[in-house]
Amino acid sequence: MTEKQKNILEAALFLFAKEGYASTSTSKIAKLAGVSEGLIFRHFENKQGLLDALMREAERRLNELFVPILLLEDPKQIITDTLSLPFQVAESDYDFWRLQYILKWEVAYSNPDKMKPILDKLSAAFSALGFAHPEQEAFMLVQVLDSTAIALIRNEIQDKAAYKTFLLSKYN
Amino acid sequence: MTEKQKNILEAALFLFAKEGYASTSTSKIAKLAGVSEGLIFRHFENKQGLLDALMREAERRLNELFVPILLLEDPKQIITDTLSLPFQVAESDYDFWRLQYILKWEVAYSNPDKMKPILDKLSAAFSALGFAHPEQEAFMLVQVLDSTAIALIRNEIQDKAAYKTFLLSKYN
Amino acid sequence: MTEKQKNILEAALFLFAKEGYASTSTSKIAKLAGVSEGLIFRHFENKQGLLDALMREAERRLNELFVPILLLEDPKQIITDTLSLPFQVAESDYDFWRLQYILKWEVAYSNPDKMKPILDKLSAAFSALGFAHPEQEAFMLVQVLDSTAIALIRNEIQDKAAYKTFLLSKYN
Amino acid sequence: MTEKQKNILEAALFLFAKEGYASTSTSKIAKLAGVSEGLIFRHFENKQGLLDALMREAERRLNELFVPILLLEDPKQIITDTLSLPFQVAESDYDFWRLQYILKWEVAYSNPDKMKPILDKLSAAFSALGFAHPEQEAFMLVQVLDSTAIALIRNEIQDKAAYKTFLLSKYN
DNA sequence: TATGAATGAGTATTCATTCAT
DNA sequence: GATGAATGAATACTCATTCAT
Repeated sequence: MTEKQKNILEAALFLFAKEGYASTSTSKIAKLAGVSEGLIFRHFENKQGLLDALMREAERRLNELFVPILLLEDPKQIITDTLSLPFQVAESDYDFWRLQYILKWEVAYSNPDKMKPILDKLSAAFSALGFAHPEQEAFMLVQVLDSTAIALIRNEIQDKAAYKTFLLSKYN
Repeated sequence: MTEKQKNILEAALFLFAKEGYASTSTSKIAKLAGVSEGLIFRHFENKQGLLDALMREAERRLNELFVPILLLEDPKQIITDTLSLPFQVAESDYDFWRLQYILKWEVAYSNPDKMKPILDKLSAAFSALGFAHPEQEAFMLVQVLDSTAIALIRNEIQDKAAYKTFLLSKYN
Repeated sequence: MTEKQKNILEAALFLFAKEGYASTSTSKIAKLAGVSEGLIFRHFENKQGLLDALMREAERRLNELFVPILLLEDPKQIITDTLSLPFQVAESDYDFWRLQYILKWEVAYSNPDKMKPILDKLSAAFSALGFAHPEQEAFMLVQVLDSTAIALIRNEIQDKAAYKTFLLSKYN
Repeated sequence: MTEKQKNILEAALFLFAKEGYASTSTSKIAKLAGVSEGLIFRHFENKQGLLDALMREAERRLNELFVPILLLEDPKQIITDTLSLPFQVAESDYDFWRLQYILKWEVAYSNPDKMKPILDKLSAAFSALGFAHPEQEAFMLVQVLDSTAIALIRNEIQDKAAYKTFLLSKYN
């Protein structure tokens, strides 16, 4: 991956995350990346190809976040670590995750079973803890997880630490 | 409001909700509505004006949903009625609400204080019930409300009734 | 001629004179005249029809200016009266004359023999005064006449009286 | 400057000069130039940008005509050379100069002080020759200059040589 | 690898005009 | 006589993509 390829991806991420995929033109990306427009197509074939590259990276990062949890055994630990996830994301990565949520609504890319492994793990955990409806508990927790991540990314939570403590205490 | 005006609004709602605002061209709207493209601009001035008309209607409907809750006095009732809201929405209105969530990500239109009144009402309710962190409880409930609505709209919940029961039982 | 017809003509004159024929839309005219756009077409058939009406009026007014000169007999008088013409035009009529010059360049309407009668009259006058090249003298005087009118209309002459005196003295 | 860029400028000049700026569509220009419409915008950014390019060239050419006169010292020479200017313009350049006069009436582009240097030079010349009203003489001569140029461009003068001789003899 | 010229289809919007009422 | 709804063609401009160099 050359320097210019990286520049293109970075510019694309920034613009897609800020204005959405459809509203970002390849010419804007080229300008911001400081390369000719043609180069984008040589390296990524398509505007869609650019997005694909970004999404492969996203899947990689998502796994990176999930794997440690999938290896845990203590049910309580599983739950608290999951809930803590959104608070671990660096602010410098917000653009990156923002893009994932944008794409949930820009159709083509909605991928519901990205969360499947963590959902199963949580179900098992709730089950082990004797909850009556472990699947629904797991589903709801993932919902909370998601909406917390969104709120963080959009800076809708002032006191992050306090809200984290609150969330964790709720699940005890 | 003529028949054709209604057709335009309907077509716009359908397409904006399905493909997003930016990705929907006025020509597609005109074709679907069965009118000339020019008519859109004569009636709504702008593509944005079309969206505005849709959003005014949305605000009206949102109020319609909220007002009964804002009039309640029993704290428990406030909470359960709020949680029940997403389940009251008719499937025929899904497009309509879907658009609201789409626009949260199409930048120009994010309007964070639409939820302010209900948030305050919930805070007061949790406070009355003796909760330690009423604001955070209210915030989280609204998050659950939102993500439940989204899951419903996207048909990610199979057994709606069961999940509703589950949610309500959680908040008792 | 109804009130509304007059309003339309007035608005059209004002806008054509200010922004040109091509750049003035019938909708702008209708708005300024305070009538529906359809009415313009009922009364004048065409955008072109509107212009035609204005041009018929212009020809009438031009004749009104020329006739007294065409009736003169004293050669010197003919010349000085001709040269004085532009200074007789009321400032409130500038829009009107401005339009004539605009249309000289907006093609379709260039009409070189509008000036024919006055040109002939001047030729005869210069001839009577013993000038060597009466036709060329006449042509040049009409040129001066025209460019003076233009300069007046465009407010490029500060001291009108002084310039008039100067011009008349030149031709003695 | 590529071949196609030149074609575009040529086509634009021809059409602007013939039908005016507002009445000439970019699609007509593209068709005449034998290029895609988009190319116009890639090279000149705007329709206005296209005109600007043409006007920069015009200013260059105007200077080229004026500079030799501004360097003269003999007052009589200054006057006769100025009067001769319109007769020096090649017929192949008529479109070019025609455009300048068209734009005097297409509002946005009227630029009164293009003539300032030559006006000053003429004033000085008339002053040196002992004329009573040198500024007014200069102004009038520029008017004659302008209207002669216009008449030439519009082919309203049959015998150009004769009219030139006539004009020069008038100013002796 | 990288550029910059070039394109064809598309975009929001405007326009002159028609027509039912 | 007058309106306002409606249209089809045009307008300036943008876009993703191709290609020769």
